[in-house]
Amino acid sequence: MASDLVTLTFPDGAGRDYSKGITGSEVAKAISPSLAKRTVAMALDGALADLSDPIDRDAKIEFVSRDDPRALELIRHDAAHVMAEAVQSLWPGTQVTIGPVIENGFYYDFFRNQPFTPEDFPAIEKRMREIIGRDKPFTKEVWSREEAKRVFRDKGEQFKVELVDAIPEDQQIKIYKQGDWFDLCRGPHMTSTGKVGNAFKLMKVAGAYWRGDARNPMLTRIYGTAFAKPEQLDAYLKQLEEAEKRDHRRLGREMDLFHFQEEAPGSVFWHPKGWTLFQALERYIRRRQDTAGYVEVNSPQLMDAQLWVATGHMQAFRDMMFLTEKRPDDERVFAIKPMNCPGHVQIFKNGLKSYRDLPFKIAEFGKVHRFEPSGALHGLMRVRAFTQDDAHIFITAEQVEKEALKVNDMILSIYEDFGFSDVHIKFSDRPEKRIGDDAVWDKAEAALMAALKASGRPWTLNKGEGAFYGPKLEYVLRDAIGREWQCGTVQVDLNMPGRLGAFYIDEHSNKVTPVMLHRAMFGSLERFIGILIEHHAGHFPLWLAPTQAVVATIISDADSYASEVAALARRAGLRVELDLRNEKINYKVREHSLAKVPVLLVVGKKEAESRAVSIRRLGSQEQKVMGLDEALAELAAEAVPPDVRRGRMHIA
RNA sequence: GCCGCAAUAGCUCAGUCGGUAGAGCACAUCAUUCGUAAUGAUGGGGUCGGGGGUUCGAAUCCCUCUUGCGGCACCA
Repeated sequence: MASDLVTLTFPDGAGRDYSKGITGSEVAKAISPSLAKRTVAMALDGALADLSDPIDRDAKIEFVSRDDPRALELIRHDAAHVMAEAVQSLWPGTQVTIGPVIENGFYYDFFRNQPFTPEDFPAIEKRMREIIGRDKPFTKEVWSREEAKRVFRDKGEQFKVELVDAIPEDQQIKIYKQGDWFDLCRGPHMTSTGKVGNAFKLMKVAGAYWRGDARNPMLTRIYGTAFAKPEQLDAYLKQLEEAEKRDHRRLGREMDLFHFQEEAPGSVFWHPKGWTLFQALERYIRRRQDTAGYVEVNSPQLMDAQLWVATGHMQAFRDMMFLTEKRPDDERVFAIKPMNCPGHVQIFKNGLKSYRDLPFKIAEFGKVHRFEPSGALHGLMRVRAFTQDDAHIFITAEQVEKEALKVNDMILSIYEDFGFSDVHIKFSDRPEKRIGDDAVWDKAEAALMAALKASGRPWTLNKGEGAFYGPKLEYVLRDAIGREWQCGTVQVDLNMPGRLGAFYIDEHSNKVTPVMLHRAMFGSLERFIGILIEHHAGHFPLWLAPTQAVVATIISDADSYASEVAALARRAGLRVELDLRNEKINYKVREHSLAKVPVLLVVGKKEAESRAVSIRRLGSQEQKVMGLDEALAELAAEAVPPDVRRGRMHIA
């Protein structure tokens, strides 16, 4: 017999029966008017729902107040609706499309002949405040498809008509009203527009394609953010300012690491200090690879484009490849390498390989060029010329899992050395556009998955995002301010070696096509440096700092001693600069602090007489006077790269 | 590539109504030898991103190209 009661379980564990169909707000009111007053939504079995929803099943119920962290997405979503109403009331004829909540706020995409500009923000914000002030309740209606389409068509909302059509047949067409204004929406919403509050701000305008497809019309997107309290909004805006201060493009200039200029869009001019950093990374990887049994190679920058026809890259990426012009004395078109793989396959093919030669692991700091779309370029993070810490591992099918696991372990330990412990892995399987038989893909995916599972790390599936020649693992690290960066990758390739005619001789004297693993750890050195700059906000650990210490004098009488200190420090392996300028010590301290030099060795009359140095660390006002030998030994020890310190160099 | 915005001294920026370019920092010279985040004085420095147009006259208005910025799309 169907009961006409539902049992609701409250957070304290108590359960109570209510008549079926009772709404959340009725339940709240029955408990206490004050609870009902401060509640903006409910969560049924953990899922947020409108307070006005009738409850027709047993469930755990929680009442969500405006200050509840879960209410944040509601505040933002409601703010998006309020913004849409504001925009439509200010500019009638503007079509609304979608307006979801995103990580730090919300946006709404509009279609209008005249795009919006940030100058429109004050007017929109003012109108939003009026709508919020009216405090109209959000009410929900369920319409039939036909009615919804007719109403939106009559209003001239073509995009909404399309959205209605896109909703699966088994789902309701829900309309949320706030006063006279209404929108097609999945919900849920809070009880009224007033709950949005005043801690909101419009942030920027941008173009965005309808439904994220470049073939569709361009809409104008307005981004905004909202919080429960003004203090939280202020804190967020301050955090944005802080993030801007650690922008690698700005620090790169301030710290004199690199620059870009018009003649070479997307290509880095590395200055001495930036190149010092670059080389420190190169040396690090070289040490790690040497101990892991790789050998380093170098392949040509320019090769006959036919090579990439054979691999399939010309077909897939021709628009993004730099190609040479034909010459009267050589009809061939050459390509500047966009990747190192084909070159490495040539090295493998040169000379007959036996199964005894496997795994054959070759690495290269390969500088590749790709014609990235102009709009994609972004400082060091997305460039047209970059250096991969690339390697290819030629193995038998049986060795895939074991070698992929080794790469996995190396990548994770490298990130740890650079201070990134929060890493997650994505498994990307076969994409729609691909080469090779499904049977081959089955094998490749299974082997890689086995390695992934053996690593014991948490992972997520990135469906259909594999390379066109094989599945891959991607390593995503989280930096000091919580942003995620995809860096390393391992890819199983059962296609390219065969396409390029690579084989080895197995124990039965048969020719066998090897499996190839593609692998990069930093991914792009340029990009990794950008990430490091932002992660450390320019305050590099001693082993990475381009200038590790500056010896600065207080009076010219200390000049010769200071020169000796600098010379001894260099002999101890430290990257040191000498500042003998006739400037006050205050001035020197300020200047080198702004340049983010980690260690200042200050010498005056006293230090010169006692063969000591006064050490000042970046970010601290403290001064520590130490004997010269002791100080240099301490700094030299601190400057040892983490892998060397661990003694990995000595492990066979 | 698409939408929007921008480009003035090495850097950050001001420049009204179209009337011939300015500040701070940096740099150079001189003085200063001063013990932990800016010593003072003096001086040099700009075809106002490139090209074209309107105008008696363009940093300023229009067109176009380049580059950058914020997104979107893309990313072997």
